[in-house]
Amino acid sequence: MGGPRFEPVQAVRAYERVVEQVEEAIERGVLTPGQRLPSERDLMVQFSVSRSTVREALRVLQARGLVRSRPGDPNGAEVLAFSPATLHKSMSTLARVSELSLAELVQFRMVLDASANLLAARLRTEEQLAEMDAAIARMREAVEESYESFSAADVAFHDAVARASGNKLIQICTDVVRSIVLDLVSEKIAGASDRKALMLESIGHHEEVLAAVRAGDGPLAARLARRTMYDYYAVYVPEGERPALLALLE
Amino acid sequence: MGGPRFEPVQAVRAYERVVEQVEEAIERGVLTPGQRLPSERDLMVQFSVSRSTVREALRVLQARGLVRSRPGDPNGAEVLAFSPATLHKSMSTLARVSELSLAELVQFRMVLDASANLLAARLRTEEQLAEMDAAIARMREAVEESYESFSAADVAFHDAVARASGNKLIQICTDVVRSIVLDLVSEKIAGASDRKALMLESIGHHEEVLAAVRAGDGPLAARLARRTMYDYYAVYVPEGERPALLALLE
DNA sequence: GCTAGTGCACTGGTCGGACCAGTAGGCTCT
DNA sequence: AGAGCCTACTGGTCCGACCAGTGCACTAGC
Repeated sequence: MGGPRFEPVQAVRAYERVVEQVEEAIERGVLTPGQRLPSERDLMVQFSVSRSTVREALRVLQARGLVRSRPGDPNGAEVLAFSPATLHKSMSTLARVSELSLAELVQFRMVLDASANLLAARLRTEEQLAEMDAAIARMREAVEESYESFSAADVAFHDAVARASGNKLIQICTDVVRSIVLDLVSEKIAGASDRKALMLESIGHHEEVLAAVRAGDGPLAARLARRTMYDYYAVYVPEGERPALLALLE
Repeated sequence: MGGPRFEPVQAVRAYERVVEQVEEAIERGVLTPGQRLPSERDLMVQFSVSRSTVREALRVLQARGLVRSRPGDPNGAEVLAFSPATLHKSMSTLARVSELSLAELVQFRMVLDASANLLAARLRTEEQLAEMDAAIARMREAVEESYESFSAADVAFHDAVARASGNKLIQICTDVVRSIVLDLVSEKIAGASDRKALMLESIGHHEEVLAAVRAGDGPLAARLARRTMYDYYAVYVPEGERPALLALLE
């Protein structure tokens, strides 16, 4: 016992130290989105490593969505504003390799969307209500056009609600999970025969939700939002897993 | 109008194609966790690219948490089971770079934890209830020990609830956001003077939540969980942002 | 015979140099 | 003054080399 306790030193690879430094600079605001990194040949001098090492570091930073490099660009790599793209990426691989079921994803959407509506009912501005109105109007037009435009309008509605919730994390996660769910059910939807009826029913549900949001009745809006989502996606969920979704509908 | 519509071809870099192929093999189950990739020198023959290109591809795959390579390993890189580590990484940079406030993070936790409790109230097994009991018992012991062990027991409780919810996505996101929140408030908590009172109060709240879960009263458990989280974290949230949290407490 | 120690044949990590295709901006020529 | 070329960069890729580890087979010693 006693004596100095040494921490285990793990060989930190050179490219990782490069990543760390650049990452820290970005997070501390020293490097802001739109700014350019020095060229790879400059970086290899500044860090006194080889260009291979610099490039491996840049690949990691690029995979994390922090920078982007373009061949032939006279400037260096560009510092990017954070986008949920990498979050989306990791969550979709999670969905694929970690065997997330559609039921779990829809359930998650139900939770998030309901919360977004609950918050939006109290915090929404008139402009945001107008956006939701416009989105529903576009949904109605799109019924006669294509499923794609209907879906786009539907997404716009849910996104407006998410933004009105005032919580960026809810907004981003909603967006990410939604696109994963849409990917999963897209082929199934394409084969549905009574699509038009489903769309019309969905529009009615959305109007009820919006009415509750407009009235400021958060709990009602949340309940309706859950119900709307369930009615729309339940058919794609294996019957055995539907009870878990119903559990959210009290 | 008319004529063939060509899609814009964007120069796909060689290392990206390598990433794609390996990624697809992992997602299709051709490569399963624990298996080894061929060595870099083998891969450069198979893909007929240089080792630099192979290495850049491996860096990307490693950044995405799909493989890990160890120097000196006689085998190639190891295929990893997906862990939320990369999800955690991207969400924490999101929290730092994208200026997520503590209020938003806590609000998100309130939403997820409440839903987990709602579901757990219906789906929990006896073993899971026992786990929650044990966690609370450890919390009580830890009051006299240290904040760290108290926090660890607290995490164990919430994790047991999240697992009992039956939704892996809720579990993972709860875990990720929780650790980010704990990081943010850790230094503030360290300076709190009346920590013991807070801990005791928190234990009482947890017991109420657990009672509701045991009784199968989901809505009550959810409400209590939100309240518990609010009471515990509100002091760290700037006063101006607390109303947004209160909006969840109906 | 079996164990302990030693090489050896790999591995990944890093380096340096080289070439290519692309870009942007300055330059020249008209 | 404008249109076109030219050049000096950029990133992408390749090659060859060396180093420090690791695991395994082999060997020397018991």
